[in-house]
Amino acid sequence: MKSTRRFCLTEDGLDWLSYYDELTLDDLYRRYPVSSHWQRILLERLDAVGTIYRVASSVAYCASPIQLRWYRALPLDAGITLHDGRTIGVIRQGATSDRTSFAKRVWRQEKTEVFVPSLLLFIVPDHMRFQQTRDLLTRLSQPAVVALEKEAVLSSADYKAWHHPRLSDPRNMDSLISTLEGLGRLPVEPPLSRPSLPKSLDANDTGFDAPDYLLPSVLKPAEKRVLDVLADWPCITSKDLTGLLGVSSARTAELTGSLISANLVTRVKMNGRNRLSLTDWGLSVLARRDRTSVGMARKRWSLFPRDPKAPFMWQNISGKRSRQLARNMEHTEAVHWFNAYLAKQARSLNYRIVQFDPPHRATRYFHHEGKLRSVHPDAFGILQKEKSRFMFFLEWENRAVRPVTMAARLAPYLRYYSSPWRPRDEHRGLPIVLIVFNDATVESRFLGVARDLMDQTRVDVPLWVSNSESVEREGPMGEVWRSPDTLEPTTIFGRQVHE
DNA sequence: ACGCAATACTTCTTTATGGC
DNA sequence: GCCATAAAGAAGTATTGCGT
Repeated sequence: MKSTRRFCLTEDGLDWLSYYDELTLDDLYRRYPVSSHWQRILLERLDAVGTIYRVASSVAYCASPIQLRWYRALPLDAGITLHDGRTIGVIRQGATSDRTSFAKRVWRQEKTEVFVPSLLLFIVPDHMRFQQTRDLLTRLSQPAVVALEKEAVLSSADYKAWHHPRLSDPRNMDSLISTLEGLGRLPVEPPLSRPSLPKSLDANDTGFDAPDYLLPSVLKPAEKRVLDVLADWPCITSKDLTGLLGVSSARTAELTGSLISANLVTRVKMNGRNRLSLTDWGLSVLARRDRTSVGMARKRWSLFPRDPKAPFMWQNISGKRSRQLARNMEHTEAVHWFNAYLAKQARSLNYRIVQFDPPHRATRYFHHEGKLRSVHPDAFGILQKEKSRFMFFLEWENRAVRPVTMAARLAPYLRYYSSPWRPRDEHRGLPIVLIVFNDATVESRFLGVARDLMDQTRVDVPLWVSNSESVEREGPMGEVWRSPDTLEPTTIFGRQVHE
């Protein structure tokens, strides 16, 4: 990640343009996205805009000249018209967008039957959503391909970043464009009813006191990374944040310090420790970037008190999901601690952290015997070392003490792993299930229960169990894991290897 | 106008230090 | 132990100047 210098027309530039093209100001509004409103929207979405410019430039490399058009409120983010009239639509899924709202956006695009471009490009933030979107596209009637954002921005025209839902090999932009058929059509948004000249941007506006819509250009890449991590793991301690980021604690303090002074991040005290979370303001900055609902983000994650006069405690947190996290603070904290520890240890052993998903993204839905079922792990993660990949669900268990509760905990996983293709298909590989107990004796008892259940149901769950004491001593990558088959603690790494 | 190398400048990071 | 800040170095990018 790096920050990039970007260019904008000044008022004089626009003036000159209208003079040069012999256009009236009205014509100008109709042809170019020039108004203070448009300008604001593009600046708020600057990170998405940057990605799409890169993709557009790789298109231009194969088929220049091109025309690029941004959309304000349509499902498409942008539309590209090639010199011969063929059309490409671009949709980017942001890191904070959830599955349902994105599926809805895709569905809305499919409904606009008149405006079907020759090709749709989908850009997604991580591997899980890559799989989900790919599945979604097999049901889509329009020709479409999908790429990871990281790979899409590599943008050289011969990098094979684009995956067709039905073809296994990725393709590069060049071959995509050469096989495009039909002109297709891009939608047109109604012009703004009250256009106005964009404001000139003040080149000195580089501090946090700059206007809101300039924040995406003021924030440094490292600061944005902190915002993204905090969006995933609210109420995290500065120490665990340091572990997840993989930087020194001094660096974390510096980054969070500046974000706090910008009022994007707040420090709250819960369970006797200082914790960091996004403010309502920080939530809305990310929501605007990703074109998701600001109101929804606040309803879920806001820390704003329901009753401003009452003291700060979990009952008084207005965001529903934040409230749940705060209510089970000890559990939440344990999961943060495990992930931070794992991240740290993985890095020291030269593993790359591909992704760590918080509970709301670790959830998997599936059909089992005609019913919609789900597993709700506390985290999902992918680590990688060279070509070998390692995937896991994490369950932190401090309550399941009785055999009945233990069986109830395991039941969803027995269902999930009962059809052999399901997890494989969803992850392109088989994730394992890690369960950590607070108490070593409970751990041993659980292994017995699990063995019996797996024998009864004849379902083989790739289960590895440990206890918090051992993990604390040796670390998550140490020899601390036991399965119903191997009672001697072992390390799980190097075991779950996949292409 | 283009390509290349040198230089200037950013950004990120770590270590050290001191206050609470 | 936690947090803030300073200093200083590493890595990378942008800009300039030069030759063709």
